[in-house]
Amino acid sequence: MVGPTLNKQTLSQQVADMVRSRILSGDYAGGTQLRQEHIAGELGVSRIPVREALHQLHSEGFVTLVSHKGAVVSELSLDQIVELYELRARVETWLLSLAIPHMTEKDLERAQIAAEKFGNTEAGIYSHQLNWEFHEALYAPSGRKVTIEIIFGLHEKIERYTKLMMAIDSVRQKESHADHLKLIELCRAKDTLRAVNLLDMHISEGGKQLALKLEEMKRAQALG
Amino acid sequence: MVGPTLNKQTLSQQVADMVRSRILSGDYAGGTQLRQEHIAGELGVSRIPVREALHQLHSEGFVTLVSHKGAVVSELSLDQIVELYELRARVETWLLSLAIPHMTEKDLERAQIAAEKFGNTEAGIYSHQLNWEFHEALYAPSGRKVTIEIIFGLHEKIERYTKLMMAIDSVRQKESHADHLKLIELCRAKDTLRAVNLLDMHISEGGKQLALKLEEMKRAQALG
DNA sequence: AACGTAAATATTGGATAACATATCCATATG
DNA sequence: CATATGGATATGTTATCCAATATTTACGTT
Repeated sequence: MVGPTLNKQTLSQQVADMVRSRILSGDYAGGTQLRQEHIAGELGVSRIPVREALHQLHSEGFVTLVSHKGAVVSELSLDQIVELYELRARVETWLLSLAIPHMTEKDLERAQIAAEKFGNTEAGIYSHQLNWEFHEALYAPSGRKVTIEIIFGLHEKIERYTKLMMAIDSVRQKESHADHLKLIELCRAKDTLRAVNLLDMHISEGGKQLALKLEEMKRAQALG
Repeated sequence: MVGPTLNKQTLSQQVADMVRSRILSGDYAGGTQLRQEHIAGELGVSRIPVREALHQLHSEGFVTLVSHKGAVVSELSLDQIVELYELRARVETWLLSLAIPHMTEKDLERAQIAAEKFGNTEAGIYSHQLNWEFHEALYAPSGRKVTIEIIFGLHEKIERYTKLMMAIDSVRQKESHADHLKLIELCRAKDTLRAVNLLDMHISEGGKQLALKLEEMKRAQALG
């Protein structure tokens, strides 16, 4: 037995969660071959739930499957990352503009709490969980649950790369926090125009910085 | 990550394709229980590729899995369908506005061919394939491959319901075709503003009509 | 006859063993 | 040097078995 079994999830689900979290944390880097038997042995399960988990992760976009070759951790190209950020900016600004008219003080408090927790984490330790909690709190009043779920998927896909950037550039984290606080104020003032503009900048700037950092790393790697 | 995988198809994938197409065609209606052994027997395969296929379809959102109860064909609520149409309108109009400046005559011809094939199908036989080919041709010059792939996913989720509507209301199909032809002309004229407006109407109207029809059917069913 | 409960049955989740098949890689052959 | 050939490795699939859980059936009580 591999630890506390405090859930009713199926093994497949648990294996999928484990592997996904390792991918998101960067523990399994892009390009890593995932061997069924290895994972199965490590977790003390048979190949079957592992296979089902890998299929799951495949359709979530985290691994690519090639028949008789197996699963490899997906890697997003710079272009794809930039594209995802652009899409995020488009859809999330829309969600925010829909949400602001319906925002209550309770919604804003929820966002405030998430923002504070996010800001209080140590430099260099970026919590995607808290960042998402903040953004989700802002969008939830729009009532667009399906759309928010899709956006969550985009956040997850980008997560590893953001984490990478934050580890290098701890200033971004503080800027991000400042943006969050400003956003809450603008939402409270029902200043949709400025709020949307700030959010657009917030996301776009994140994407731009990430692209720069990744290009830098790629060049450094090519030279080294 | 998102793109089509051109593997040699494994059995699991073939089973997934088969079940998915039956769901999309409405052959397996929402709420239908999918029995592993039944499908396996029907296709002459063992349960394992069927199970993997069902997991695959689960993460694509076409079935819901409950442990020890199995797979049930998912059903979208009216609200969810409306939301997906709104999201489509938002993102697709954006894609179109990005695409128009880069459109070549070749792109327009591709759209034209798809539109003609779409218009030439018999009334009542709505081809989602051709409809998608047309829309994809319009968006492709934007170069936003990931986004287009995501939009394709939305089209697929809605597909069964659209099909239902078209079977009832064959007029919609002709209106749709007329919109397509007009869209091509506006794109050729690089009239981004009018093209985007028309596309917005085109998608929104589709969503509105679908919502009406589905509500009608629900009421009829409640009375019957 | 209606109802609640317990046993029987069916179905899924998972493990294991076995075999088929595809890929990779090193080595021998021309 | 190019190639093909064979073994090692890993995946894809089947068959069979068992455990856990749902569903249904049967039964006894009221």
